[in-house]
Amino acid sequence: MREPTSGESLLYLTDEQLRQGIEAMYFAYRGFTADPDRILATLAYGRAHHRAIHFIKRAPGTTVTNLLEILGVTKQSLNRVLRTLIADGLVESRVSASDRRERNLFLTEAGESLENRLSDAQRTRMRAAYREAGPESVAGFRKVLEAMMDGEMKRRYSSLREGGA
Amino acid sequence: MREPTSGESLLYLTDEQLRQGIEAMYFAYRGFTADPDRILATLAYGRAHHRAIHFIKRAPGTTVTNLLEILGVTKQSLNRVLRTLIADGLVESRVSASDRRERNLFLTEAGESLENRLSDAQRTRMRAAYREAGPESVAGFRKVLEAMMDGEMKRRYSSLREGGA
DNA sequence: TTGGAGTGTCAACAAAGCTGACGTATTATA
DNA sequence: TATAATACGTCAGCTTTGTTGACACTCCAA
Repeated sequence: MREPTSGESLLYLTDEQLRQGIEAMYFAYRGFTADPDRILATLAYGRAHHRAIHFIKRAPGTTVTNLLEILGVTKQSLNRVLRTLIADGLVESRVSASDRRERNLFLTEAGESLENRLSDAQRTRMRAAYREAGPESVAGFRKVLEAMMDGEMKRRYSSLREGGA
Repeated sequence: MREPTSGESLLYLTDEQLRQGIEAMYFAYRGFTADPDRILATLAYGRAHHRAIHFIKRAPGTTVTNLLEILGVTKQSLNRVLRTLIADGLVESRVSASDRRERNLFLTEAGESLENRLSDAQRTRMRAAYREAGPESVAGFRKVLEAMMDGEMKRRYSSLREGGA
């Protein structure tokens, strides 16, 4: 039915195989968020709070604008989340020393503690998945994920790893 | 710094590596949904419509209850989406012959056509990612994704492949 | 004929995204 | 120094997609 042409001969990709990849991505992402979601639900927080906490942990002292760019949401949307996190004492917003218009964001001790609970849950699942899939699968997993990102996302993803290391 | 113990010697999994996997999953999922989202936005539809269309395509004649289970949302939530799709002539709801309480859902020609546009976009990205990552990465990608699913999700995922083949 | 399953609908609400507009510091620039 | 631009916060209002709860209808089976 399909004859591999010379250019694509390395990979037979039927529509059905691609469709399975799409569905795997969908169901896996639900698993990926399930554990933190359960924790967040008990605290009246949502995924938006988790994302903010995650990236503040990742890049302590980040500015609001920077976080906005990473998350790709509007200022108003992020602000609503940030406001509750600051009010609840999980995030601290300090006026920047170099430019007093900017705010540097940090996790408080309570914020670190929640971040730990959330990322522990997520890491545990990720670790289990890696174990189950085997070491030779992990590199492939990461490669495909990186290739699936938009150019802009890939830039943000990479910049976190350079700046955050 | 780390000494592999006998039990985990196959895989060195630092928290940092796991964290990178988590972020890769987050950014990749955004890429994964970006193309259909753009198409849907021009039609005043959202991801919920896409998911319904996708799984009706996948299992034509599926009942509402079955779809509910796959998607994991409430009846009311799905019904709202289904109602607009039926009103817009993309989905057809036929009373089941065997049990007249049930409705069997099908895509109309227009529905098939939109499904094609959406899954074409998604498959194109998936295919490109597979190519870029290389054939040896694809199997690993799929293995990790499957291992990341919840038990229930994995069941649904598998049942689609048995029933849908 | 009666109970329960499958389905659909109404109402009300919440989370989290969006746009637009405006205010206020603060910094940069002409 | 006056003006423009930047960073941030907030108000108001809208959308999508999820949630509960209540209720009605059809139809199958006991």
